[in-house]
Amino acid sequence: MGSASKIPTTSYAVLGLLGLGQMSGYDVVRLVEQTIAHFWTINKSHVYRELPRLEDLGYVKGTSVRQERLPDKRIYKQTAAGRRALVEWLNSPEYEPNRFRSELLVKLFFASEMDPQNLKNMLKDYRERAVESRDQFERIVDGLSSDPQSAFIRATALMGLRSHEATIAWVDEISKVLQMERKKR
Amino acid sequence: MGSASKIPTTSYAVLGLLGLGQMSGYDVVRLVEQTIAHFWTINKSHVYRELPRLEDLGYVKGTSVRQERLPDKRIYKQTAAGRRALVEWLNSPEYEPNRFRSELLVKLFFASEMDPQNLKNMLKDYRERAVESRDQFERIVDGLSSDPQSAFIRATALMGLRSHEATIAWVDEISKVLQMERKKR
DNA sequence: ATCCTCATGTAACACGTTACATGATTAC
DNA sequence: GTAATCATGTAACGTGTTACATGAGGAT
Repeated sequence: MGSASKIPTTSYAVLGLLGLGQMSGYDVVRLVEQTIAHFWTINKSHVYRELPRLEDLGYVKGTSVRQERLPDKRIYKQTAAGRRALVEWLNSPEYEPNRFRSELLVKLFFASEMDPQNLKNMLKDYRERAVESRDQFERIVDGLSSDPQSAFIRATALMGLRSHEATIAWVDEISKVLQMERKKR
Repeated sequence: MGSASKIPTTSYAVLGLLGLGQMSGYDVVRLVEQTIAHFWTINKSHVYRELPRLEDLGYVKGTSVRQERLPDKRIYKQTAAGRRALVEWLNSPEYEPNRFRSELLVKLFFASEMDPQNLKNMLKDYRERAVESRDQFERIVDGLSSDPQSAFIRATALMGLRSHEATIAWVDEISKVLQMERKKR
C-alpha cells in the first residue's frame, strides 16, 4: 500500500493542484499564486523541478504540446496512482510544524541599537502592509462566502484574514508601549 | 560607508547575538533557540557556516580555546566593524516580507479528498499545540513584564502570544463551520 | 523605438536540514 | 550497564531563490 518514496509537501501541493485539471508548469505557477501561496510559496524553478519528479513516480503524465506563437509547452495531468498518493498523504495524520520567519521581528529584537524614528517608520509600514493584506483576504473570504464546495478554501483564506488582523492589533498594542518607553528615557 | 557585500538576515542575526557577549557556535545555537527561533530559526550547521563568513568580513573575531574534558572550541566576539555593520542594517528601513508555511493549511486546502474524522483529529491536534505554545509565550511575556530594557524582546514574544491566540480562535471558528458542512451533506 | 507583460522554461547558487562523528558526563 | 544529554563540530544532500534565455504581442 504505502508509497515507498517519501516526497516533500511541495510535491504534494503541485500534485494536488494538478487534480484541478491538466496544466503546464506555467499554469501551476500562476495557480499557486492565486491559491496556496500565502501559506505555501512555490516558485517557478521549483515547480519545474517537481513536475519531472512526479512524472518519474508515475503520479502525473506529461504531454508535449506544440504552439505557434508561444513557446512549446508540456502539460501534465494526475494519474490514478497520483490521486491515490495524494489521498493517502491527506489522510495521514502527520504534518510538519508551521514555519514562520520575519526579518522585521529580528530587527525589533535588536531594536535597542536602532534609531527610534526608523523603528517607528518600519512599524508604520509593517502595519500598512498588513492592512492591505487583511483587506485583500477580507474580499476573498467574502467572495467565497456561502459556497459549501469552497468551505476548505475559505477556511485557509480566513486564516490569512485572522492572522493579518492579529498583526495589526499587535502593532497597535506594542506601539503604545514602545512609545512610553521612549518618553521614560 | 555602506558595506559593499550584502549579507542575509541570518548572518545579521548571528552577528547580533554575538553582541550579547562572546560565544562558541554551540552557545549561539542554544541562544537562538531561547530567543529568536520562533520568528527566525537557524540550525546548527547554518550557524557553523555563518561564523567563518562573519570572520572573513571582519565582523567577528574568533579564538581557538583548548579544553580538557570537552572538545576544543572556537569562541567569537563582535568587532567594532561588526557592530557598525549591525547598526547600519538595523537602521536601514528595508526588511524582507514575512514568510509563512503550513503543511496543515495545504492539507486543509485539499481537504475535500480527506476523511472527515482525520481532519477533525488534525485540527484538534493543531489546536492543542497552539494552546501549548500560547501558554509558553504567556509565561515568557509575564516573566519579562516590566523591565524597560527588555521592551523589544517582550514585543517579539507578544507577537508569538498573539499569533497563537489567533490560531486557536481560528480553529474554533472554522470547526463550527466545517461541522455544519458535514451535517448538510 | 523601447519597454512591459505573457509564455515558456534552464542553470547556478545559496539556504536549510539530516545524518555522521566523537568523547565525557549524568541519569536511570 | 545502557541510554540520554552535553559539548563540540563536519559532510552530504535537498529545498528554495535569483539570474539567465528567448521570442511574440501590446502599450506609450
